[in-house]
Amino acid sequence: MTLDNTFKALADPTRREILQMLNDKALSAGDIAKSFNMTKPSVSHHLNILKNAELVIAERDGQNIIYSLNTSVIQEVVQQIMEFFDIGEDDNETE
Amino acid sequence: MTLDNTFKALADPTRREILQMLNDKALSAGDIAKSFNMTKPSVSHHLNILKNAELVIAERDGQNIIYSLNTSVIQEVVQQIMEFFDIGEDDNETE
DNA sequence: TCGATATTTAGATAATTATCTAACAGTCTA
DNA sequence: TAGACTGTTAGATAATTATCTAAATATCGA
Repeated sequence: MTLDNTFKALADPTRREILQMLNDKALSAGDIAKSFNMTKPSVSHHLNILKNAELVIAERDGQNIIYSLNTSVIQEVVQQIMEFFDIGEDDNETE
Repeated sequence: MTLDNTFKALADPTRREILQMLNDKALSAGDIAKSFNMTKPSVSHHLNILKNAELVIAERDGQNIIYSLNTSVIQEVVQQIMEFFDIGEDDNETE
């Protein structure tokens, strides 16, 4: 996990919307694709970028591939972003 | 300030490096440009993107233009990033 | 195994972004 | 005001990224 991949992944509005959807609940690639005005391969491309950035996890369930947030890595990402800006180095923001 | 501009600004490694330099101390455009293996206009372009994203503030001082971190907006940005991931609001994701 | 469904991969094209050179604009000092 | 210095703007090109269509892969159920 690198901040470079993370920020590049987060730089696209479609990908951020996907993350928001997954924040609610895990979804199949097809269900995700339905929400967007773009072809399945295009959405698949975005999912792949999110997966490479380790922001999501993909697991096959029969014919479907279920995407979900990689919450532990996301915690780490937020942590690193705070460190990047020299904020909250001691990890105790949720008091 | 929008997360879209913020993430797009943070997506470039040169711009992140500029922010890191400014985290240490405010610097003129020329001093920033010296650190990079690229022309001044290119660095100027990056500075402009950071300025539009409100991550930095530019102030003229004589012949120089001094860039510094916009710390209040950066606090806000980190806050919004945490909200984006649903962390630090009422937060109960770590089970 | 065949056909249907779900998803990805490959390859092409379009859109966006980074970078360059050349020229312009603001500020200082003599 | 001229000349030097600092920085930006304009316009062109190169590199990257998003998107599309067509084809391939994987799984399921009859």
